Amino acid sequence: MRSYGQYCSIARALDIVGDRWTLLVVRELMLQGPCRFTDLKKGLPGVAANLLSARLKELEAAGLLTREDAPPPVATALYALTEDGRALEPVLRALGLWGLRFMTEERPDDSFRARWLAYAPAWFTTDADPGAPPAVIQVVASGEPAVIEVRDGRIHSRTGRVTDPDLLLEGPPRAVLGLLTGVIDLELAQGLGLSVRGRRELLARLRPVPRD
Amino acid sequence: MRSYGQYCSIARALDIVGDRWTLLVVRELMLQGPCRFTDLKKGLPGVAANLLSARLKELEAAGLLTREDAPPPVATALYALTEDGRALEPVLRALGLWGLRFMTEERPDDSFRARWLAYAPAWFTTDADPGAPPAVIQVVASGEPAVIEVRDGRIHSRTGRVTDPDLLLEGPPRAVLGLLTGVIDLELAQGLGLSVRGRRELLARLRPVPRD
DNA sequence: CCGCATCCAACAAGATACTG
DNA sequence: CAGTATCTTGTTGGATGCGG
Repeated sequence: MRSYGQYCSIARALDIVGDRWTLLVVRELMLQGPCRFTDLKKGLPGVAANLLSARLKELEAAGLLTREDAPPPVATALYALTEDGRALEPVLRALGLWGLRFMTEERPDDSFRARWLAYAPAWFTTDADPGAPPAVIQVVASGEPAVIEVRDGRIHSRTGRVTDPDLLLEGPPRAVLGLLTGVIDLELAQGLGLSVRGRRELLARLRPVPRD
Repeated sequence: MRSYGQYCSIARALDIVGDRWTLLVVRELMLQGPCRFTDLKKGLPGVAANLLSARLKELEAAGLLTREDAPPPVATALYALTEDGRALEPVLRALGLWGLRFMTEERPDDSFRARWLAYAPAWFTTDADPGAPPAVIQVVASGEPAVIEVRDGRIHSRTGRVTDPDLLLEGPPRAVLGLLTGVIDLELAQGLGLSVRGRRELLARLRPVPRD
């Protein structure tokens, strides 16, 4: 990208991560951890291979990620964020929190990955009842499964399944995400196609962070 | 900008503010308050008039700013952020804090405005001695003046001059900014061309916020 | 398959000139 | 002053190819 040529830390940050796709590449590496070219491509539907390749080179040159040949079991290059790259987490958090306000708008053609939903409760909610015992919520949105754990007064999340969750939420991403982030209530979520099984009072423990 | 087409709040945020120049337009409106087309253009050296015009239209359509015909004394259109637009402040803060790490690199051709320096201590430092009496620092970087006030345990800033400051810092932007944000020490800043007059012990009150 | 490199049509950005 | 019109250039997305 062409530099803005301004002595301003916002402009200099954008000189590096302001290009199209760049912050989404960082998002994928932040959410997935070190991964291969193909994993990144799967997590970035719509990106052209040459462009992803270019972005990875730029990010490596800027010192935000490293490219390393993984040991035999993988036998291919792995991309991983450096400390400077991981330091972008507050940027992604701030952007993601601000962007929540647009998640109620329906856009049927949007692609979806469970990872994109899983980070939301972890980043944008806190445990309203830290003293209560741990609990596990299984989420399935658009067929993709994720697990939300409420434990030690914190919210953790990951993709995948768990046996015997305390609560099971299944439905379209809009309903699941809206409910988990407190944007819509249970009744409305069910109206959007959400099915609920288990201890629904657990939902009250997910307290949205203040939006400022 | 073409949408990323992903149901992810980060991607949706970038659908709206991910275009080139867009976040810098928001920065100017955030730092300057409501202003005219020309004021924006002056605060965005390098932007083409047609592009600025396009961005303003897009931001208005997205509900991030309003365009209003100002009353007689100004007699021209004023652009102002809406609440959704102002809600981007945490994004700009996070980006600006992350970008500080690149501000030590010298790029002689970068343009500079006092406003771009003034927000840094206000956003990225706190008053290490909240009980101490108020103090005023006059800063002049690259000929552009700004005022930093340390008061009520907080750091405020604005462009302009004040009579009889407690401390006067004058020098190239890199020296002034580095010193104010705690990236470099006084000795190094003086090596970079900073001149200091007054109560230099005031500098100890500017405590950098943790970088995570 | 993985990790790109190459090619091309469509689009966005930058510079400059111009108008109400 | 506050933009618009036009032109040129650069970037992107998408398809395809290709060695390891």
